[in-house]
Amino acid sequence: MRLDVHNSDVPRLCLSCEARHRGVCGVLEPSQLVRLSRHTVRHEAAPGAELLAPGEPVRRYSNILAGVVKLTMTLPDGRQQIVGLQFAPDFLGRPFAQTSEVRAEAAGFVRLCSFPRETLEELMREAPALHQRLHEQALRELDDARGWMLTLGRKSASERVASFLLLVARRADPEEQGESAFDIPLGRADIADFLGLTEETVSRQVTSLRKAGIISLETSRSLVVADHEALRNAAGEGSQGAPSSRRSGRTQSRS
Amino acid sequence: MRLDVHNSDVPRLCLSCEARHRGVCGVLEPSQLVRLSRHTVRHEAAPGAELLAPGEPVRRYSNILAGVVKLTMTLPDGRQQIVGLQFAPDFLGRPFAQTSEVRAEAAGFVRLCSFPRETLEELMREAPALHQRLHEQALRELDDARGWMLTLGRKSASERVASFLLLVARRADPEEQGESAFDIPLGRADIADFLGLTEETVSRQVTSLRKAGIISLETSRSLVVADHEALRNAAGEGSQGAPSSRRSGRTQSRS
DNA sequence: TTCTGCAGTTGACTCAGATCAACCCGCCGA
DNA sequence: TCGGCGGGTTGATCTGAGTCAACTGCAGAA
Repeated sequence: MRLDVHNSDVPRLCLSCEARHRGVCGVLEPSQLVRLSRHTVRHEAAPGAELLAPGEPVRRYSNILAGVVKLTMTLPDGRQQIVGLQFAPDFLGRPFAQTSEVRAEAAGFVRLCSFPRETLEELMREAPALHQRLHEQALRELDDARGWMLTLGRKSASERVASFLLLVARRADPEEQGESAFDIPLGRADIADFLGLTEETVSRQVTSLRKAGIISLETSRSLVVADHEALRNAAGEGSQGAPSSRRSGRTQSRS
Repeated sequence: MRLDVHNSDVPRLCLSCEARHRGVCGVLEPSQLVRLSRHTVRHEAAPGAELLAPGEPVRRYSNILAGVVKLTMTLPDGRQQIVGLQFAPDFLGRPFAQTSEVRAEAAGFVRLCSFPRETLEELMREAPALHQRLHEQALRELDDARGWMLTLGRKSASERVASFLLLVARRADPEEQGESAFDIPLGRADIADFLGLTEETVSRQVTSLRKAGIISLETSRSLVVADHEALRNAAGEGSQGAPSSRRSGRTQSRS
């Protein structure tokens, strides 16, 4: 997989990492930026590298510059669930906590810009805009997590897979108009860990979406959405009542 | 269900709502408290009352003084999932968003203290301590939501039910030592909506935990944990490897 | 070029949990 | 006192997705 830094021609917002949007640097005053930059380290991580260990003290926060990071939780007996995905300009870390409850792992190659815990907390105290930006990201992640709770608790296997593909497509093309090929940032096993399914089931559902003409695949990692409307319906988010059979979650009318 | 305000003999922190701990009032200066109180309204909600509608503009924020609030999400075809539960001194609302993605509904009788959006946002700008408290609650809710993603994605029905009962027991008795009866704040149907199961399955699993001697029930709403250790194991959080059969989430070793 | 290994796919079979249906029981109102 | 109702339990049956296993195809090493 190739590393690609998005919009590298954008004005540099952070002296050492060029982070923008949701990254922490974009909202700082020039003088604060300089201070932050002094403690900043850029580095890369290979696929599978552990960026944050569960239970370990959190020493550094990071901006993700390129690549995708998986957040996972694991049961004592080894069953694993991906509880979040973080993309390009996201902030990585857990403010106000001594340790992280989740494990963060690079999916594919990842480029990071990281700085010591103390520096960021100091800046957070001084710069309300930074504090607010991090608060907003936390709330956005909370909304996402709750959306996935709905998916995990109530959707069928094919709806889950469609929902995931929709996530990938929307991230690359929020308008949902384009027909270009999107790169799927996870392998089948990781998709399964994200959706609470098995690798085999994911594979079967992808195949059936392909046979239904809703998507097509150039390679197993590259997705082309042929029919956005149909994909949205397949994800259980369509406007018309879905044909799902499962009862789950009372459909009955309410007082 | 009886309304009980916890610790009503605690020093009043908010002139009109006595909120404490995680509530918004506890961290304000006296002068700010007075200002907030001027716009504050106390009210009660009956079981099933809608406190926050999905898609509707958010006009008021609230402190929960007593009772339990369900946060739910619903698919277009009616399948429903509870994506969060909020208890006594929690804050209810979604800062920085025009509309809420979730529906908030009273489970049982709820007592609230609420104030206009503008007032709170104004105070948040002035009082970093308040801002930080809300940020911390958001992060705590995020951790909770991710924990439930693991439960929904990877645990079996009996583990889910045990996990839920553990949640109830821990909330009333964080030490996990007592043997008193805990009030289960939800009916079977709501528990099912929380755990991504059906009412019947919840009922069966409760019965089987009872037959195994791990819990006992005085009424269907009152729980006595007979063996905390066993309950933790049944929830899949035990120290020894659980006897679960389901493969899901690669148990295989990793590089 | 062949060998090896990994990622993904496909098939046959099984089983946990959904579905459908009957039933129990405490409560409230007539 | 009765009847209806809502919440909860139990039983019989069905099915979607997990399990186990074989197989494909590609990519890198020998």
